[in-house]
Amino acid sequence: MTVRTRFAPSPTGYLHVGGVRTALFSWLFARKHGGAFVLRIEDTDLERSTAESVNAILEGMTWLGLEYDEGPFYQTKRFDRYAEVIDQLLGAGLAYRCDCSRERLDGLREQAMKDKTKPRYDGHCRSRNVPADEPHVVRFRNPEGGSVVFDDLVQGRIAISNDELDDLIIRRTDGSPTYNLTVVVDDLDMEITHVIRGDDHINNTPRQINIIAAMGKIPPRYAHVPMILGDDGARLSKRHGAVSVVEYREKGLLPEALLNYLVRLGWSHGDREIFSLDEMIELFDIEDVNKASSTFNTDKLLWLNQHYIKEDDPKRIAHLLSYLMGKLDVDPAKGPDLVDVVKAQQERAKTLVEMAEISVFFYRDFDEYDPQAAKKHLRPVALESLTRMRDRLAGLEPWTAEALHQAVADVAEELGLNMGKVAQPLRVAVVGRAASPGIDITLHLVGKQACLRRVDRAIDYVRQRAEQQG
RNA sequence: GCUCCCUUCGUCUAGUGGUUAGGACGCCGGCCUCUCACGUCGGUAACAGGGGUUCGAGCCCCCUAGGGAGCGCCA
Repeated sequence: MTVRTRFAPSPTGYLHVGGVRTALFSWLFARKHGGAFVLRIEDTDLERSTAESVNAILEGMTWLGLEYDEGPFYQTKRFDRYAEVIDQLLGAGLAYRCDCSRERLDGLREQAMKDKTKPRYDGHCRSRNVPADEPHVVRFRNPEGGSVVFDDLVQGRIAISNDELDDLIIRRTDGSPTYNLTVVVDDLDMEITHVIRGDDHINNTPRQINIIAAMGKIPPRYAHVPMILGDDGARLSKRHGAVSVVEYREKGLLPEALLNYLVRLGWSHGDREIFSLDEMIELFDIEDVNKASSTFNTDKLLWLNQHYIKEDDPKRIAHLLSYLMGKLDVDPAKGPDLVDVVKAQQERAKTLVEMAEISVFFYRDFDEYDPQAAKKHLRPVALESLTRMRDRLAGLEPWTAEALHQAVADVAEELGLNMGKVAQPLRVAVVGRAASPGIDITLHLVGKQACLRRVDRAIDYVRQRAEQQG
């Protein structure tokens, strides 16, 4: 039997990291076993499903490279099929019509809570034969007595007594099918062999298994993976604050970093931290996933992102970076080759956005000095070295990193200073801040004209400051 | 309230009866160094609590506490 897994999000919000990890696990499991990965959009909640959410999901999956072999299938396009199954169940007496009012149901719930028991439907309409031409819902006739047992690939054996389950609604008054019915029908029809989903579905599973049994079918294997908690400890789920994957892209995260981070949440392979997609496919196993939920930690994600930025091909980084530079009103075509800039900054940024921000000065004169940097380095004592550097740079030919390094070293020696005493004022003059790549590379990439212009500006600044101080 | 699930450094985790409880992120310190960063070396820090079982428990059992989920004409 070939493995078939699926990811079945409901388009009622954006795609968050919890969903992505579930998708990743499903995808990895399918890939590992040479099976198929199916994408299914569970949009039966007409009120809350939106086209934007569908787009966000598809976009997120594409960005991450989690390619699906089949789909996306939309449940709203399968209503006929669900109706067919419900009618069959109805015909076989495995489901029944119910016209209990919401008020009655609410009363039942209230009373149950008051009695300190679990709220359950009382089966009022089980044998009432509610006529089909009057408003009604359809309920599944859950087996009485006994219990449902299943061996979860992550959680182990789980057993729930049928007495805990009630007759759930499978068709609403408006005729639309409900979640527990559609999931079951789809997983069966799409021949899903392994259902990998969040552990918030554990409690639904026995109901679904009962429906499957009523349909005379064999249930798939289940793997309920724990949820992810947010940085603040609050849980990440569709119903609570969670960060969209699209936001991570906009923050300059690399998909491989996010995926690597996510796969290590609840899963590990010895002491290993770095996994390429191929390595994940080779080493991942759903049975190695932990049962406990884990907390999302942005610092570690950022560390991984920096790792991948460092390791990646500068050309690819440059390609991604150019878009971000554009958002900062910089045209990377006018100035140093962006690939060279990337090579210079590759070890200095945790995100692509950060890299863009610290690279703007290569293309455009900065507005103001960083106050701290100016205060510390653009002082009267620096005047001598700045003017000497200015003269030196003006006559420098060719404008290479090697020659620039030599020029700085020469000035330092002439003045009997160490490199830092010369390089730092110069750096602040050219960069506007006290941090940048090596001074030689920095000067080289900024270019002769801009360097001279900025050094002149710094000399003026220091003179003015000296005058003000009297 | 009821049912189900979970519990090793702050965080992610290794660990499957005998370990100085290991690694990673973060944090702190050293080195490298023109700054920042990278790299590198070292340090900080954990078995939720209580009972058992056993010659011996992080590992097995029970209880308590804490956390999560479900209990919808949501998915």
